[in-house]
Amino acid sequence: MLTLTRKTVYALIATCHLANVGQKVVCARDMSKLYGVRLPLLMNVLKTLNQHGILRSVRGARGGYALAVGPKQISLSKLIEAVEGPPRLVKCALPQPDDPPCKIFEDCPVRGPMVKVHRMFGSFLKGITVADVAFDNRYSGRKTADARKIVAQ
Amino acid sequence: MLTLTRKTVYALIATCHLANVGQKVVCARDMSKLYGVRLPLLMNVLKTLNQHGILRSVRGARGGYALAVGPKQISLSKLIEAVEGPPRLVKCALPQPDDPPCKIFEDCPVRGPMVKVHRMFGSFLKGITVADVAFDNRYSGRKTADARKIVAQ
DNA sequence: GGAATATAGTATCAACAGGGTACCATTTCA
DNA sequence: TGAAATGGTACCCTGTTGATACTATATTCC
Repeated sequence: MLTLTRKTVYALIATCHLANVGQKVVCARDMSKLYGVRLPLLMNVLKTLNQHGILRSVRGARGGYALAVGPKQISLSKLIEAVEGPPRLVKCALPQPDDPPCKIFEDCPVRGPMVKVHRMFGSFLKGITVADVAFDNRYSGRKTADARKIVAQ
Repeated sequence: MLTLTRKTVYALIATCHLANVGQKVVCARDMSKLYGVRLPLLMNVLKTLNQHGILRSVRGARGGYALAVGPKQISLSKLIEAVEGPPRLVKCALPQPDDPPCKIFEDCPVRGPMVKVHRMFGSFLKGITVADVAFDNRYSGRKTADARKIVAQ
């Protein structure tokens, strides 16, 4: 559908929250309650982000997650790659071992130009960072404001 | 998966072919043979493009399809919209009557900025035309947008 | 040390979009 | 009238995504 999956949206919500709280460690349960997203699914996403080095985890009681790198270093492209696999506007632009071969690969009349479009799309996604989404000052949501208060106190 | 469907690729192949043959009417069977794509699926795509006014059809023997408008007037966005439905980077950017309501719509901390990203993505898709892909020379030098401007605009 | 908390890893199931096929009606040319 | 070609629709199969469940492991606090 050419749409970001819900997992990617959850990944954005989590990383943006963690960007707002600085280096504080936040557990999955708190973020789940704060934003009304289901805990098990959020946990799956957080695990994945940890595996990809986007978050760092602290195990045990009082544990949780924090950003592993600065929010400006986390592009939308990286987030998508961690959760959904690398973005590919056309599959033939980045063939992967387990997807069935394209039958018209060599003779495809649009592959060349579409690979260029794919690269432009990739640059587009690389140019958007968690910092851009998290610190958009035009956003008027209450939850983020609450989160900032929590940090401030 | 954030990937164009095969139907959209077929739509691109067909429209690019028709762009190259001018106003000549070409039947589905010929394009199917020429590019090695399955006839029934290609026919479904051509029917859809005709319904959306992108192609014009000529029925009966010796019939077929031709572009309804110039290739510069057919953007990638229009093609996708015809075949897959309107591109929506996030569903909440363009809610449709038959998709289930987002439970965190009002409180979503990333909806605002992501809708802006969605709009920029839309502009990106509107900026690429069948002429660009068919004649592969017009867009390759374009600069990629700096995404920070998207959220900051 | 033990209970409580929280992540790590994996496996499984259900829902949905996309891929693909089939059928019949309609139109036009020869 | 027959062949060629599109018009429209309905259907099923498969792969991706969404969602849940379970056990193991690590850490804090009493």
